[in-house]
Amino acid sequence: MPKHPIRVVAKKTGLSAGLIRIWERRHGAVTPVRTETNRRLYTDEDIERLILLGRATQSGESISQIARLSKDELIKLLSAGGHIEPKESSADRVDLTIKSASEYLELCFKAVRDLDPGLIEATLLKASVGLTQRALFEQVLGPLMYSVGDLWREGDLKVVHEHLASAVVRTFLGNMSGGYAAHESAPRIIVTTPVGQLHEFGALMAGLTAASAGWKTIYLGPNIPAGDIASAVLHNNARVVALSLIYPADDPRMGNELEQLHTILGGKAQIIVGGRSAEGYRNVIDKIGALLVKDLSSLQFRLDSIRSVNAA
Amino acid sequence: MPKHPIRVVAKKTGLSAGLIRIWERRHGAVTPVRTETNRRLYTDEDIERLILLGRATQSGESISQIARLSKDELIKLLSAGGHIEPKESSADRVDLTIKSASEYLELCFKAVRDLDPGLIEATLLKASVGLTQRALFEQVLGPLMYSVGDLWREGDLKVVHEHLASAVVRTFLGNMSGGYAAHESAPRIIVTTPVGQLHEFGALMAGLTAASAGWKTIYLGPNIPAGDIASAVLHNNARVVALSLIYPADDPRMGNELEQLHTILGGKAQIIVGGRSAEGYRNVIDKIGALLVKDLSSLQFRLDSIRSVNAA
DNA sequence: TTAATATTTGACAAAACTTGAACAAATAAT
DNA sequence: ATTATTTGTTCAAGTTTTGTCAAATATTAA
Repeated sequence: MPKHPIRVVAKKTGLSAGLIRIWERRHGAVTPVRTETNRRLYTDEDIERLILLGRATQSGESISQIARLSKDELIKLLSAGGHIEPKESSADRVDLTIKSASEYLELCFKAVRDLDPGLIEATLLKASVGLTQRALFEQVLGPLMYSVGDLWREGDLKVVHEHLASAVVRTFLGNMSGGYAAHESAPRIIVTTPVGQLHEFGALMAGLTAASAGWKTIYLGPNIPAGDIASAVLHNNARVVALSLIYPADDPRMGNELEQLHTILGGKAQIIVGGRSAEGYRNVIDKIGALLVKDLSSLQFRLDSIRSVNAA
Repeated sequence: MPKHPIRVVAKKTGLSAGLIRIWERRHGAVTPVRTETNRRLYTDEDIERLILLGRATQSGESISQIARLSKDELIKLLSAGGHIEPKESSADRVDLTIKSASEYLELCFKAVRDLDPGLIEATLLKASVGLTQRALFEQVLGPLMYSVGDLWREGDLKVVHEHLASAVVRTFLGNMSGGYAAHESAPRIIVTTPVGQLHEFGALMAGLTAASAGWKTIYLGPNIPAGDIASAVLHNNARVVALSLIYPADDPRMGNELEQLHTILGGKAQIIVGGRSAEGYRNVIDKIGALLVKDLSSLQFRLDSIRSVNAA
């Protein structure tokens, strides 16, 4: 297995090289092997471990108490208290320092305002090592999309900003699900918006939610005809289709589209509908036996139960 | 099997000849055969290997540690790239052998047909380590987009396929330019399509071209109003705006949009127009002093000359 | 022959790494 | 309030690594 010099470890963990060394000397957090000339060489496990330790210390744990914990114990620790806001870092001049979720959010927001896609992505990449995935979704990506959408509607931001934010989040969603939905056996879900629904914010959020719930997420983008959605579902053996309806709330075509989708699918997949305007189409939704979810946590709940049923 | 002298290898790998020799002498990174007169002759595998080693060192790995790794190990090392997931990655099961550009193209195409975004991305990732960036753009991404677009127009593929292909390429463009346009001093270019132009294939290709020509590329997506384009240009101090016009070829709004863009910019940036339908708007293009390019290589030529002029 | 390209060796300087010590800021203990 | 302890950073001095260069020699092509 290839081993890495300390600069690579620093880059991937977001910790400074000095800190990594001092954690080793003072607490034996990791024990890298050495070359004949005394250089440290780290394994991939060492890096994972340091990332976990970094997150844990950010959420308030003291390094001396956790340095010797096993990987499993660290994961348990993090998933239990994932919501703790990190303490304010006094000196934040280096871009390598790990920041809190709200700081990342602010940086992303500024980058969107400045129309700098590269900066957004770099920020999100850093955030992804500094935060747990749940925190990244719920405290950074979600709020970012909501606030950009709101400001766009109020006229403070322009279409480009909304486009740009979706593009970046979409990119990130793609990256995530790539390295995440590991199992080939994972249940599949198609996420999209029907014809007439041009805004993909909701669909993207649904995609993020599904991915973090362990589904293999196939994101089709906005404004897709029922026939195309259906063929995607059948082609992929997807168990669920998630549709996001944001605006308009009274599109006369929607009834047709949904019924058509239901007909072609013939019960082979569960249709789940959500979004701000979903309520407006309740009649059709009930008629075709689709599920209506009112927010992302009920989506997650539905997905979990569908998954456990089919797994049995 | 064809063998290559060192100057060819240097050109293809982007490494200096001296560096290639020193990697051989100090670490046995490659062991080219010699002619009777002691000249080195490299195989294609040697070249691939050197490209991989170059990328790995670029990302921080130390040459002394990785010089002896096998090709597969190098690829795995590079694929680990951005995120490190605690879970076992499905990349272990992926075929790691390096293929030719046309094989990658075929795999991508099949993945698009099967609506499998994850597979497309995995394939492109492998292609990106197995091929030079130029080959990836010109022999895989470009042809993929063109053929998907054509088949869509002929009715063999559906909208989803086109959406999916653009989404993946867009994602990939984002990734590329992130790790690519390193220089803060690099000239900036805005790439987009005006209102009414819904297809982003051309714009994506233009973005890829600009990125590989060393420009910091800011991609806004399709269907953007002139006012928004202009504010993006001014906000970013961009030197060039590239617009792609594919379909329709006779939108009556286009005249207004282009003139408006020209007026707001006031000569602060060069407007370049391209795409299948650009010719149809020649009148306006000439009127506002924009450049019309007929293909991607002329775009590249224009960008090169603009860059060298402003650099002086 | 002349100019361009390669090869080998040794040398060199910049960048990176290691260790030890000192320091300031924040926390905990008295 | 004062005193320890913890924690992360910074500095200095001494190695090691790494890419580049120059010099001397050899080969190739025009």
